[in-house]
Amino acid sequence: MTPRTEQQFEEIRESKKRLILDTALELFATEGYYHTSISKIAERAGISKGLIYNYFESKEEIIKTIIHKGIDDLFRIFDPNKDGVLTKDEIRFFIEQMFAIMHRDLHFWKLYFMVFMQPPVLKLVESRLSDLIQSSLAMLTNHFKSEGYEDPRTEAILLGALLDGTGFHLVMNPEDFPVEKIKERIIKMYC
Amino acid sequence: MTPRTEQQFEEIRESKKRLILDTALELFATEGYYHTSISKIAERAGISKGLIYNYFESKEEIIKTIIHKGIDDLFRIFDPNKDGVLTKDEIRFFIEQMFAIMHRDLHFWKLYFMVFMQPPVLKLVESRLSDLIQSSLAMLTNHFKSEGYEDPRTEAILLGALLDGTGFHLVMNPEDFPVEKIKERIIKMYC
Amino acid sequence: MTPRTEQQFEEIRESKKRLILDTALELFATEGYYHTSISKIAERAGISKGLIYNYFESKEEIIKTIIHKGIDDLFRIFDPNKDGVLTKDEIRFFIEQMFAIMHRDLHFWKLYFMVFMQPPVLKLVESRLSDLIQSSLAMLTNHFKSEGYEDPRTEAILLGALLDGTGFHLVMNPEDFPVEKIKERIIKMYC
Amino acid sequence: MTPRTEQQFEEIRESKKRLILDTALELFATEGYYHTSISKIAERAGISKGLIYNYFESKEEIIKTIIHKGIDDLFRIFDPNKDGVLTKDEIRFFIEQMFAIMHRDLHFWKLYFMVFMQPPVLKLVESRLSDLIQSSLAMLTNHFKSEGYEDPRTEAILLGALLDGTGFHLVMNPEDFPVEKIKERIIKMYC
DNA sequence: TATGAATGAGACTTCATTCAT
DNA sequence: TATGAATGAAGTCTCATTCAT
Repeated sequence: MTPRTEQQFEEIRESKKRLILDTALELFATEGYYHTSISKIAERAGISKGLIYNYFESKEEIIKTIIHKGIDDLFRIFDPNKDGVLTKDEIRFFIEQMFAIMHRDLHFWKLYFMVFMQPPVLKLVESRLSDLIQSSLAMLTNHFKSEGYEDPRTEAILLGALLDGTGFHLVMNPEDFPVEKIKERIIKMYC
Repeated sequence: MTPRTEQQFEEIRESKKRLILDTALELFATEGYYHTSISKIAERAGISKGLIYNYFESKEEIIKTIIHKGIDDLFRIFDPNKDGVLTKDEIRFFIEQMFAIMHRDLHFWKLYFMVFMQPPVLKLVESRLSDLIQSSLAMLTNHFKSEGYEDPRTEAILLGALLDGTGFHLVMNPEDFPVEKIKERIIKMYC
Repeated sequence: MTPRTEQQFEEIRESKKRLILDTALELFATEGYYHTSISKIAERAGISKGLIYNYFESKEEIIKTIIHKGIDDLFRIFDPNKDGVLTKDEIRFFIEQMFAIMHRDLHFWKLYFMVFMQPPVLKLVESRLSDLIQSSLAMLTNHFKSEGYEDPRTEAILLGALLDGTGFHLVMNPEDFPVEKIKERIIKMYC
Repeated sequence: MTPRTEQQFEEIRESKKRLILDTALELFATEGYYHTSISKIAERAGISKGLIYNYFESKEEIIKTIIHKGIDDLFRIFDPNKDGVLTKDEIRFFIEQMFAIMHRDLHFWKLYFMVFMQPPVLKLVESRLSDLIQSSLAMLTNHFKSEGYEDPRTEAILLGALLDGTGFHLVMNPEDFPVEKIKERIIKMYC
């Protein structure tokens, strides 16, 4: 007879929100953003269409939330010391983490690459993505500069491209991609 | 007013088809596939909606045609001798061509990456793309084997990833991407 | 903590009901009936959506209650003697009261006119409104008859229209409407 | 085999547009704006839902078009000489026209009053309505000034209110409203 | 009494595709 | 060949109302 407590509501909200985000991520990654309707998300999550709008204002807000959360997680592992400089050990750690995360969250990474390739979706998260890219590029450049590379910026861009390229292939074809070998090969190149 | 000859008709058909494909490519690349309606293509091309269906059975067929044509072009430059083996000179040529083409046909390349990231679209061209990838991978592997690399397949995959990664960045941000420097850097790595 | 008495409960009920009705009236009048959701009423009133359904069966019942209460109030001022006849003094009083009430309860009057103009809403309160109109028309007709007017019914209708028309304008544009002047002008016409 | 001519298309478009506007007007007036769905309009007009969007961008645009057309018509009869001044004869003509038009286009007039009473709808046509009101008020004020009235503006507002009030009653209850008598009574008052 | 999560019907709108001309 | 009116399925979103707590 007494209503649920504030905390109970909070728990319900948190878990439902997670459920929706997880379901949406899976569907977006496997079927595509536009091909995934709100109805399908609801059905897969075992809830009603309307409930989704109780938690998110729009379909766009769902993908935005997913991407933003993912980017925030990335920032967290990038530069463990938060000093903006990567030591040789940290760059190895960085590369290893990158592969570990990609392997663990394949769905997210598929979505991550997806976003770049869909102009209307990209617009939604552009600024935050841009931050991520600029910041990681700057860190890599600093690293190569301190390592005495001749053209540190080009080197940083190259490594960035290499990581994105391998990520891209990994995500597209996870069964056949020789993650370990490629990882070792890259580490050997840079450490 | 003599009636048009068979050949004149054929020429009209060809040029209209080109017009539609070019317009569609531009719009797909800049606005996204799903965000580009048949109406918009027609309007931009200065023709009627109906006419498009005179030349293509569906929207899917349009993107399919664009991608297939592009892939065919690629096959043509891959292995000039058609002998399935890349010499050191040919690999340099290959890399240079790659960048030249990308730079020239940015729209197509944007679409190329797009396709991978949209499952329903990917399905349309999957087999042909797969051919392209397998074939180029095989060629690079052969090359590295003949060059005496320890693990030629991994090396081939790495180069493939590197080229896709740089392509990806180039396409996303063509103004700021240091094409020449990156190209030289890659050629130095492999030749 | 003695349990609340029956009467205290009743008081709470009454004041909550008032709160809901007042909030709803304000929103209906300023934003429109259809544009005002139950959620908005609850939020503005600082209570929960569910509670509203504890006091009213439906959104329709809310507007019905508001209008019916308003009409009952009107009946009360119409014919102070309850004798069904208006003297010249009473008609002046009637007109003055009309303007005073309108000016005081602008929101209600906006809603009053609104109701007429929204068929599905009108249906809800039609019969009670009809009573009000018939009864006031009859009273005015009686008055004009006893004043010796040639065509008392037409005169009554005209005065009714005039009052509704001024009410309408007043409600639409309360800042610029010269209430006093118009009131004097009408009283001069009829007294 | 040849496509329709430009003119044929134009005719189709004109007549379909009329059909949609007429159907919408009737439904809006009898059932209310919000209670009339696009589906209902389409069904009543015997066309598909989608076609309506071929002619109007939104439901709002439909009502906007109806009201704007109506207002433009009104402007046309207001001041036949276009000199901005109403003579005694013209004011009689004006009043007579007003009733004639109202009687003829009851649906439009119902919608006209409706608009004022639905804030979200009013916003759509506010400025044009405001023009109409200001301009007719100015004209009436001029008239009463030239007739030597003591307070011409108040008199103009009063006549305006009277006409709106009678219009309102007429529209609400066309069967029982004694149009002719009321009209004569008003004309006698002012001419 | 009081809460707000949950539902589901139904609204508006878009757009690939068809078809009469 | 060429046009654009017409269709209808499907998508996003809103909101009155219910219900477990």
